[in-house]
Amino acid sequence: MYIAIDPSSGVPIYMQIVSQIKTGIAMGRLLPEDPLPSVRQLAVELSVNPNTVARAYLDLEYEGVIYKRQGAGTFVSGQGVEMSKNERRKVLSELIEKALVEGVNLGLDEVELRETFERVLDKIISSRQAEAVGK
Amino acid sequence: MYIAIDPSSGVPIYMQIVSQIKTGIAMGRLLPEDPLPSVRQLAVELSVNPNTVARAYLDLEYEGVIYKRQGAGTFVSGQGVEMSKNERRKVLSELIEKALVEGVNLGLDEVELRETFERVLDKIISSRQAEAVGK
DNA sequence: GGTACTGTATTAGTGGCCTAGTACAGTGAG
DNA sequence: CTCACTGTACTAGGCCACTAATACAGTACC
Repeated sequence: MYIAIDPSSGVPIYMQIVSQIKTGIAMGRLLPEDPLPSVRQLAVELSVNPNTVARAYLDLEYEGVIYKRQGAGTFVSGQGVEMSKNERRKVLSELIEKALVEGVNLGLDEVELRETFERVLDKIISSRQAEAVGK
Repeated sequence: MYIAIDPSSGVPIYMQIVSQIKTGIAMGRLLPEDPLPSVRQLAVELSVNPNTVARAYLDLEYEGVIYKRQGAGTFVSGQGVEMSKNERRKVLSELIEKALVEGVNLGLDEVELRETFERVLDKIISSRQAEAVGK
């Protein structure tokens, strides 16, 4: 699990860590029960304070996608996220609406919106399948 | 064009204004050449400093969705956005990927992702059509 | 039990985002 | 030309997000 940080991007470091780990999980590169690098180890790799990594892990734990065990380490949780189906759909809806509103304002039409969606979805699905058979 | 601000939401006021105007345009509630409320007028309505509204309008102008004329006012621009098709698709792809990564981490499956997408897309499309015939 | 690893807590400082006050400048109608 | 409206520039301050230093606490394994 390689993580690349761009300190000059304006996006907070801990958020970059969060989103890359989330992407790794969604793509199937990180599977349930896989260990994440320790707070210190990743901190050294990224030349960052351990607390910054801990902050990222805290967010991820709060969202239920990882769990921690003192002394042992941090791991990807299998199907965490304690939310009702409706809540999940609402969260997803809002993110998709944000994307589509942006797309429409960019002048893209219905066909292009659909195409883009399918392309991204396929990328995720096929990545997950590839990782699943690889292990 | 009613705009509702929640000062305690944590989201900066100017961003709330930006996203609501973007949504209004995408939904077809605001059509090209429609005037936006003046900086001062909207500032009074929202009990906010005129500069805060101006900050929002600055962002929107930078993105090309509105244009301003000194002394005259601010208007919705018809199909602004000077970007190549590829750039637009890239912006959209990143937003959709973000949404889908979130969806997958929430434990939603491919069918649910598709359903949610279609529902949101239909909402936008039908809203635009309704507004178009209404005017 | 000690050693070396995990994550955690506390504190603090810097930077910059966000908002506001206030004064300036352009435009259009009468 | 003047008035009343537009948006703009400049300044400044408060608040908090973000990161870091450093010390503490739990776990595993020899």
